[in-house]
Amino acid sequence: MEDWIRGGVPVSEFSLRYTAESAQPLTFIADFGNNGMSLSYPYKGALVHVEHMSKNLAYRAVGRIGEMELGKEIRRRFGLGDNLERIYDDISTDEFLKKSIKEYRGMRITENGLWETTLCFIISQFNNVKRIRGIVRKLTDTYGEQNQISSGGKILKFNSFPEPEVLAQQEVKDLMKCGTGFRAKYIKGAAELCSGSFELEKLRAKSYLDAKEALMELPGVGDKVADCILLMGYKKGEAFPIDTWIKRIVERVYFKGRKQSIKNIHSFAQERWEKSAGYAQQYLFWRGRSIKLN
DNA sequence: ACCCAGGCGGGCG
DNA sequence: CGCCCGCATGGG
Repeated sequence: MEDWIRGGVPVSEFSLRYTAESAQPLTFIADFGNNGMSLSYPYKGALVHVEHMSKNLAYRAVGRIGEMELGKEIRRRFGLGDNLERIYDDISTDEFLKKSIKEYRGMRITENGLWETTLCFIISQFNNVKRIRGIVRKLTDTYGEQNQISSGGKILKFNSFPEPEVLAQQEVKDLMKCGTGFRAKYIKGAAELCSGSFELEKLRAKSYLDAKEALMELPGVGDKVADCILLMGYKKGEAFPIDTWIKRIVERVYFKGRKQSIKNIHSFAQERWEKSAGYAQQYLFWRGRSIKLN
């Protein structure tokens, strides 16, 4: 019989809805509640639930987690330590971004587990959000550690995120049964490395560029996926993931529609937004998608 | 029936 | 380097 651990943090400049809906690893993992104002997700051996009520983010958890750790997890996961005022100042470089900030105010970049982030973004390539979520869920249901916790007279069941050690042992054809498609071999390869010689944790100490170079040694991790992992796993602010949308948006908004190389766009972003480039990317992306630039 | 989805790896000139 | 192609899968 276990009780929920409960807590709350005062929040300002925070929108759980925009943060959770912005296709970050959290989004792929979580179950959503009422209208994006609450969600639950597995964190290691615990089940975490959060609910956003105006100026307060209420949270609770059951399972293998302590009160201190839970508080830290919430602050880190939802980017509550980010100074949004300063970041908005950094990225208010033009009307396009100013309007995006106005529209998506409170959207924060989450900080997720390193393996979790790596796996989610390997799956994300040449894929859509709905399917990514489905695949992550199937992998979790099939290969994640099963937890059963009795609380308040009923039994709560949930699976932890699948560990690389477990995924590394599966046959590619079995991984494909979860809908992973051609990415199955990448998943197995990355899982083998990350459960062995390749230490994701050790990259935290490296610079953005050095860590990026290392991550791209993993199968299925190229320039874009590496930047996603660096931004939403390692929380390297200068990471600027360039997908087809961002490429198009940057070309239209800042280069009069002229085609630019990926390399060019990276140096443009670095020069213009520096350590806030990742935030600029998120706000460019969501406004760019919503207004469908001609 | 077709078309596409927040790319990557491999092969080519 | 830069370019081009194939790639599993399922929803619109």
